[in-house]
Amino acid sequence: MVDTDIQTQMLTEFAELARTLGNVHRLILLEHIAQGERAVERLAELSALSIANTSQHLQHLKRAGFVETRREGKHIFYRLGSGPVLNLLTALRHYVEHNRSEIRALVTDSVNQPDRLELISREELLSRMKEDSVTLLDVRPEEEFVLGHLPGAINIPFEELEHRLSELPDDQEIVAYCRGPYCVFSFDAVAMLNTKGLSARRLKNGFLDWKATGQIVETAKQG
Amino acid sequence: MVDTDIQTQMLTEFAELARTLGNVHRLILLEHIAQGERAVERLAELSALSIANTSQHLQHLKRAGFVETRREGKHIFYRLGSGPVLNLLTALRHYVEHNRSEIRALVTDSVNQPDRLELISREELLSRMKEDSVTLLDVRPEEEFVLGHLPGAINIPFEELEHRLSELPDDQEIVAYCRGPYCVFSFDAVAMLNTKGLSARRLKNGFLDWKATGQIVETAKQG
DNA sequence: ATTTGATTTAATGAATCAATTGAATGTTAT
DNA sequence: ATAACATTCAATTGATTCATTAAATCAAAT
Repeated sequence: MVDTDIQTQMLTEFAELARTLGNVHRLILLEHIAQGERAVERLAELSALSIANTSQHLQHLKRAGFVETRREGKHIFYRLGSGPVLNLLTALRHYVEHNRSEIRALVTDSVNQPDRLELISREELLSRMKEDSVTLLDVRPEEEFVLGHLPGAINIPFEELEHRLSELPDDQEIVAYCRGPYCVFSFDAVAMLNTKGLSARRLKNGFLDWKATGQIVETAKQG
Repeated sequence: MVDTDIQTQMLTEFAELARTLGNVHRLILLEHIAQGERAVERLAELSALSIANTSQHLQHLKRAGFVETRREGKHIFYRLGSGPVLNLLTALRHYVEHNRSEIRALVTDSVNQPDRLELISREELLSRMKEDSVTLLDVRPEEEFVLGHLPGAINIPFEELEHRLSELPDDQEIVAYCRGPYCVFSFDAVAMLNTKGLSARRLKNGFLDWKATGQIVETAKQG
C-alpha cells in the first residue's frame, strides 16, 4: 500500500487541526481574535480564563496555524493566521448553521418571533445602501465597533439602546446587526425597536460574515 | 450578557463536531464510507480496527450527524449523512491542501517530479472527454471501481498496471486518477506510463472530488 | 423456541488533554 | 544592573478519550 502511508499521514494532520478546533475555549479565543489583534492578557480577560491557560490554548492554536503573533514591547499580539483560515472557520460555521436544526430551534426559540420577516440579506442591504434608504445600526459594544464596522453604521450598544432611541430616524427603515448570526443583541434590538414603533430588520449574517465576504469595512470612529 | 449563553452553546456544539473529526480512525472510516455504503464488519476490516471499536467510532460519527444507517437483515449499513456533510468534508480537505505546505512538500517529494506539468484540471478533462481525445484510466482497486467511476474509464489497479500496458492506447493521451488528491497510485501510474513512452497526466483532484462536484458517475462494470 | 450471526453496550485500564500553580524568560523603564 | 511587567514553560492533578474484553440486543434461520 504505497498509498496508505501518505493518506494516513494526511488524515492525521487533518485530525490534528480538527482537534484544535474541538475545544470551546479555543473557539471563543478565535472569535475574539477574529475581531482584531489582541494581547494575551486581554484575551484571558475576554474569555474568563487564567493567563497561563489562555497562553497555552493560544500556543495550541498557533501550532495548528490558526493564529500568528507579533511582539510589541512587552505585549504579544495574536491575530488570525493569514489567508484561508477564515474560510475554514466560516465553512464550519455555515455547516453548523445549515445542519444542526436543534441549534436553529434554540436560536429562534430564544427570540419568540417568526424569524424570517425581519431578516434582510446582504444583497438587499447593499442595494438599499446605494439608494440611502436605510439606517445601519451596530449594536455591539463600542470596543468592537471601533475595530471595524459596516460603512456608515452608527453604534449604539444594545444596553444603551433603550435610552438612546432619539438618535434613530423614525422615517427610515433601520437595519441592526451584531457580530454573527448567533449573536442575539440584534434579535433583541429589532424586537425592541419594532415595539417602539420603529421599522427595523436584522442583517442576516452579521459583521463577521460581512467582513469574510470581502465587503468594505469602515474603521474610523463614528459619533 | 444575554448573548453569551447562546454563543457559547453554539460554539460548544461546534467544538463537538470538530472533536468528532479529530480522530484519524474516524476520518479513515469516513473516507471509506464516502466511497459507498458499507456494513460495520467490512469497515472494521478496511480500517484494521476491532469490530467493537469500529462500532463505537461509527456511533460517534452518527451522533454528530456525519453518517446515517440502514438495516438490512443482520447487517447495518453506514452511509454519509445527507447533504452538506460532504461539503464540510471537502471544505476541510481543501483547507488542508492549500495551507499545510509541509504536506504539500511531502506529497511532491514522494513523487520526485515537478507536480504541475502532468496535472489536468476537471474543466480541461471535461472538454477533452467531449471530443473523445483522451483515455481515462482508473487505478483504484476493482472493488472501489465498481462502486462508481468516471464515465468511460477503464480500470487497471495500479499493481496490475505494468503487466497490462497493452490494454492502453498509444495514440491517445491517458488521464489517470485515483481516490483523492493525496492518493499516490495515480502519481506512480503517470510516472510509470511516461517512462514507458505513453503520454499520461493525472486528474487534479481525483474521484471523490469529481463526485462531490456533482459530475456524472458511472457504476456499471466495465471490462 | 433456540441458535446463529451482526452489531451495540458496559466496564476496565492506559493514554492524552486541560487547568492550576509556581518558576523562568525576555523586554522595557529606572 | 535591577525592578517591573507580560508571557511562556514545567510539573502536578483531575477529567476525557481510546482500545479491549466480555456480555447484551436484535433479526433471521433452523
